[in-house]
Amino acid sequence: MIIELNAQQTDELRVRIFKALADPIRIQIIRYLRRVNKETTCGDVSKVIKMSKSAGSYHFKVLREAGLTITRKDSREKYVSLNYDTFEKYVNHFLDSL
Amino acid sequence: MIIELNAQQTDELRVRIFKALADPIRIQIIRYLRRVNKETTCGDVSKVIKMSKSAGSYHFKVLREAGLTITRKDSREKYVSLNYDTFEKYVNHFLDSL
DNA sequence: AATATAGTTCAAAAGTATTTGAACTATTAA
DNA sequence: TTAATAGTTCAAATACTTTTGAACTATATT
Repeated sequence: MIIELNAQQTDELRVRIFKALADPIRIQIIRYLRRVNKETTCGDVSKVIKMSKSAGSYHFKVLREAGLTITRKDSREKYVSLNYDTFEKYVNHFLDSL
Repeated sequence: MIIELNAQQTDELRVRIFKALADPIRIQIIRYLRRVNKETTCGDVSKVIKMSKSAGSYHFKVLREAGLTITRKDSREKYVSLNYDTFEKYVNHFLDSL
């Protein structure tokens, strides 16, 4: 089921996406996820990008809630990957879609 | 003279750009500048998008300092326009350029 | 010269985002 | 059943962003 957003909801989503991108740690996370180009656990990312467990959890939540990542839980671990559709629609085509 | 940015400076610029985009008023300003598609005074924009003089000044500064707009002063007025190069390089091609 | 207009700057206030460590849940391994 | 591991949640502390109004600079008009 696809939810159609009205103009204001779309702007709110744009703000949420750009806020998520506006942080150096989250840019590093995105860079890492893009380079490995496969599902990765939160723990794996935290090994490469130094941050506390709870800070990591917070940053992954910000990315997920902006729709920039997709998360799949498998037993104890959570696998994270980039949601390229969101980047394509809201980042790559930001100006065009305004 | 073109200043080459190192990797960290580039990430700092990315953060500055996304912070500038992560605000509903600045998204409205960008939308307006894109629609009129010509130089516009700060005052003209403030007539369309309701905000105080000083808030306007602040938002235009954030956009300018992120390199998203170009500003030209002509006597009392300041003409603002979008800097499409920055959008192209850092927003449209964000993921590719990481 | 006096007044109006366009925009900036400042400091205080209000609002948001981020980090921290400790306590927590859920699952796996010994 | 006890330990360890992966990740979340919470509240407090810290840091940052945005708004406000008043005072300011610079230019234009009367």
